[in-house]
Amino acid sequence: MPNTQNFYEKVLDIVRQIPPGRVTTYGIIAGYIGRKGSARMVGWVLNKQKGQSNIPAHRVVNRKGLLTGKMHFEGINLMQELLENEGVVIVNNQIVDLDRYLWYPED
DNA sequence: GGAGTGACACGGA
DNA sequence: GTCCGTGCCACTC
Repeated sequence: MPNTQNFYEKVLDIVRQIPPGRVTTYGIIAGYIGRKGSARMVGWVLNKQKGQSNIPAHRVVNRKGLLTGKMHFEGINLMQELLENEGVVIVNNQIVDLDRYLWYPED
């Protein structure tokens, strides 16, 4: 019954596996776990883990490639800086050519 | 125990 | 292509 724990660890595990220069979306992660309609849970997990574990949450964005979580980081530009440092082009808090950087857990 | 909240996604206009 | 409303699950008060 502790599927929640599994879901919880699963999200962290996937986010942790995201290679540099690549990004993924909440929906992809949620769908890979089995909570396709519950993309919000992915963000919720990160919200709880942010600051507790070394999770590259900056590599997780919404379906539009918008850095929705940047407001939860220390600096308003920290998230963008990290992604740009990895080679990801960002304009107006949004990733350009998201499909080009998009990464899937199966990889 | 019930209601509100949240780092989103999808369908329709 | 973007914007609005609805649904989703788990946590907190």
